[in-house]
Amino acid sequence: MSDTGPVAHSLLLVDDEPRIRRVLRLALEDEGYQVAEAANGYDALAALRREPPDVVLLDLMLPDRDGFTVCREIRRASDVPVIMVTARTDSHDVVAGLEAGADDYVTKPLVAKELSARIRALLRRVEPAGARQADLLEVGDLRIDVPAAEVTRDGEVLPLTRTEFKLIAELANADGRVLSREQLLSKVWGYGYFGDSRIVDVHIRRLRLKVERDPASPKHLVTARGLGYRLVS
Amino acid sequence: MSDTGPVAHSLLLVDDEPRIRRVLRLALEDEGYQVAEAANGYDALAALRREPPDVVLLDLMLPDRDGFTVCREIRRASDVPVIMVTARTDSHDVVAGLEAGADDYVTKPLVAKELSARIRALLRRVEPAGARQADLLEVGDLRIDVPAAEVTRDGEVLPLTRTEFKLIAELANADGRVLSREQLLSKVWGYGYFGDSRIVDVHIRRLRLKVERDPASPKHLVTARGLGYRLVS
DNA sequence: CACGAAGATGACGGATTCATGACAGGCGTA
DNA sequence: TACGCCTGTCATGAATCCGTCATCTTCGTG
Repeated sequence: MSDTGPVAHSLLLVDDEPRIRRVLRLALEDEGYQVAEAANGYDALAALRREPPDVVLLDLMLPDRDGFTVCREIRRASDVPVIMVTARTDSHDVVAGLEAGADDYVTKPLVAKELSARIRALLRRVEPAGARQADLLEVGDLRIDVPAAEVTRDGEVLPLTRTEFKLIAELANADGRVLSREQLLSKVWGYGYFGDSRIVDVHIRRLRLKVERDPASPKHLVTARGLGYRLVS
Repeated sequence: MSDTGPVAHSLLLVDDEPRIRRVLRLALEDEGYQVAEAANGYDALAALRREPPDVVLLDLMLPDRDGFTVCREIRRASDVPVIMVTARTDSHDVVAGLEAGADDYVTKPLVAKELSARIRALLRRVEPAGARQADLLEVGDLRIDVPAAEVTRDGEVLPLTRTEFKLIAELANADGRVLSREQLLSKVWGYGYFGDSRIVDVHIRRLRLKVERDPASPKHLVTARGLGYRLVS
């Protein structure tokens, strides 16, 4: 996804009024953002899954679902920063929006400079966490080179597929913590994957065959029964 | 949030007007926060060093320095979340405040519920990063690594099951206090559990077999007859 | 000391949970 | 188009985990 990611941050703009989308898009592109659009909650969730943005700008009044619901649905599988953008100034709505999982709540009519500043403030806070993804992870005798999408053991390159690589990279990035199947699904397979969570098992198996010296008794890719998997040095 | 959770979140309230401080303090304490106060920028920085809060609420108009400057000075030494709280509604000030390093900017007159919601939203975003390391409990010769779901004794991993792990983690988290069977049932097995509370006994037994050097005379998992169990160092 | 209550212990069967191998569709490439 | 590789799904079997019960032991009290 963000392999050779562009320098510009990407936004997903969710609003049903084309006119407002157009105004906002122009203003935000002026501020140097790369803007994608969605006209309703359904499209928003689809777009989120297809191409995760750095920030979501979410209008409260959408044709299909209301923004609170959409926000909660986003939160069910993703930590992406969300800013509610709406005409409803009632304090009660602000609280409801933030409780639904939004990071910020701004009211129309809005000043582009202010919105941009709030986006920057949010990114500043989130970025270190997202950027914690190191370029080179070392786990035991494994070296995981994220930019090169390559795993080596004893200088020998292991022929991992793309999914396998993402999986082991996420586990390595978790730094020994247990990741549940659901967490792995959302991180590796992306937001909104509704298939059987047993895929994780299967790919763990395939990884073990390539990564473990004795796949029958894994030393690195350890299963935490009832919880998930973790990567051990 | 768990009731037995750590301590309440602490706020540092920076405002020169005692009347406003008083109103805010009461409202925020009502929301369950622990509130410290500072009347000017100098005191604020001192308080920050002395006892770092979880969030700083910073008024823009201060007697010694203006809030923008104070905010920048805070940022030079700390990543603590800052919310600007001020009467100045001008969009230009909002941008300046956020550019100075603030995470959010709310204007007076303010609604306590909304401020509280914004604080929660900010904490939600910041917390995971800061709390990442505090999840290691040590009890005697036992090390309980919560994120890794692992208990070690003398560097040796004890093969606990999920339920056993949750159980000992809860007991360790209670810090030596006795937990009743009912408390343990609700914490480990979840609230709507209606089975026999004797499961606790059985799992304590299984834990002792794995954790105690002499399971017949437990040194760590001690029973408090008629009350429950507790974990002793 | 005797008694009752509370806890400890050992065993068992059902229910989860995971590992494994096989298979078919999809996608890109030769 | 044919081929190979990757991927998601499924069925099966094994491991083991968990809740319950019956019985034994220990503790506190009168």
